[in-house]
Amino acid sequence: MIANKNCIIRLSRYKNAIYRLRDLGFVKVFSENLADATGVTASQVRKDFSMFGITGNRKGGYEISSLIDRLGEILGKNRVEKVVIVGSGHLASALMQYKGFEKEGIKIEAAFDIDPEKFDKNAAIPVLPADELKGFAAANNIKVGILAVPEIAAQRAADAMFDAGIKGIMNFAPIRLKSPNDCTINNVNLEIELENLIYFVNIIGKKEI
Amino acid sequence: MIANKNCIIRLSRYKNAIYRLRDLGFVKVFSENLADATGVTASQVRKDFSMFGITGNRKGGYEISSLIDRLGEILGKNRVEKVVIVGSGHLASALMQYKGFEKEGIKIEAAFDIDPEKFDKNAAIPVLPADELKGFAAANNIKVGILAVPEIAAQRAADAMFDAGIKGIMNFAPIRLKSPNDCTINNVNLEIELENLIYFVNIIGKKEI
DNA sequence: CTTATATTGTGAAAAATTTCACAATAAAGC
DNA sequence: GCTTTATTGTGAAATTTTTCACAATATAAG
Repeated sequence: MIANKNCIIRLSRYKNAIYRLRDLGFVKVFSENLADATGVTASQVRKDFSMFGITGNRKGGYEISSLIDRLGEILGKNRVEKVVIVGSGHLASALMQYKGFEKEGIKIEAAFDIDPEKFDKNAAIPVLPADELKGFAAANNIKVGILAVPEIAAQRAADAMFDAGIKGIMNFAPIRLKSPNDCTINNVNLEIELENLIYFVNIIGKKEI
Repeated sequence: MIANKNCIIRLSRYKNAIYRLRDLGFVKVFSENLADATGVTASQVRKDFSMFGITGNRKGGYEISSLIDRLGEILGKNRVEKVVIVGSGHLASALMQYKGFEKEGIKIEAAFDIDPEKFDKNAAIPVLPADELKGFAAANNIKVGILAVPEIAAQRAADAMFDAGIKGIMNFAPIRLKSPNDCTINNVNLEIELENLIYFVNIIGKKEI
């Protein structure tokens, strides 16, 4: 599909908003509602839907249940997606405890570390030796991993992940990873986000980032 | 300044890359180097610099030390920026332990919670009762806060932050906060980022997000 | 059944962002 | 000090993204 990243992110946001509206008992939703809930224009919502052939009902808006199905299909979330975490520091633990992923059908299957002190085969999410990653990923068909190790160890850990057949990394280390051509990297850089926020606060004025 | 969000984020990335180059002993850097390090084009680097009147040396590239100063000025990081965290769950703890912020001159001064079990006035980063936020923010001139509470509590907590004079919120709750006109919200939504990554992995092909 | 009304769906226009391309020029070499 | 070479700085072009505007049409009302 020829949709850009921002469009995909917006689809996720629409989906989240739609869940909330559904929980409030809504059955239909209009492009205007989704616009209000997510902070974009109504045309943007319709255009985004149009890009993926999502159609509503001229006059009747969009039916929530079928919209959720359709968005789930597009975003690939109609089955549980299994992921691993590499690293088991504070951030990794926080992510393991985080309930938000499950709600989206994302299951963290295991964490991997090099520090034997951290190993715990019997935890709800087991913490395993890093050298077991490849076997584990193969056995469980893992394609996506979260990289939460210190900057200094990040590239090596990423290389091990690629070697284990992982095709997508959510990278929390503040460096640009060198990666094979068929792999996708999503960089999450909290310092940069916060620095960015501070910038906009200092130059004053409302802004949504 | 009429620079957009992406431009500011890129400036932060350039700065990070420049720090690394400096640590390797570099004294000068070319737009081409920064392009390689951050994954953009060299023209983009020059254009971004040009927007902020950052000038180099035709032929000699950019001098690293003055570039760092200038970027620091622009990004407002030549003094320590004090921030607070609202919430003290797993994510908040991970952020409190995180060393990356300090490196950028960002100091987390305190966390706030409503659960008395969490209070700890004597910790390195004290955890204080939520109702002390307003006084604390006023006394310490806090303008930026990190919001890391469950979705259900997020809007109320945000309102308390606005009331305390906070003008910028880094929001980890997966909802769109209603906010006053002079406040900036930076939404960090980890589920959406991960879902997004999964999307791109499933449709195959290299992509940097 | 006809009319009025509300909302979608989308091509076209506008705006924003990125890339191109090249003149300007500083440094190095001769 | 003249020439060559490498790199910046930036207007203009190209591309991408967003918004506009309105025809199409489903529903509701009369």
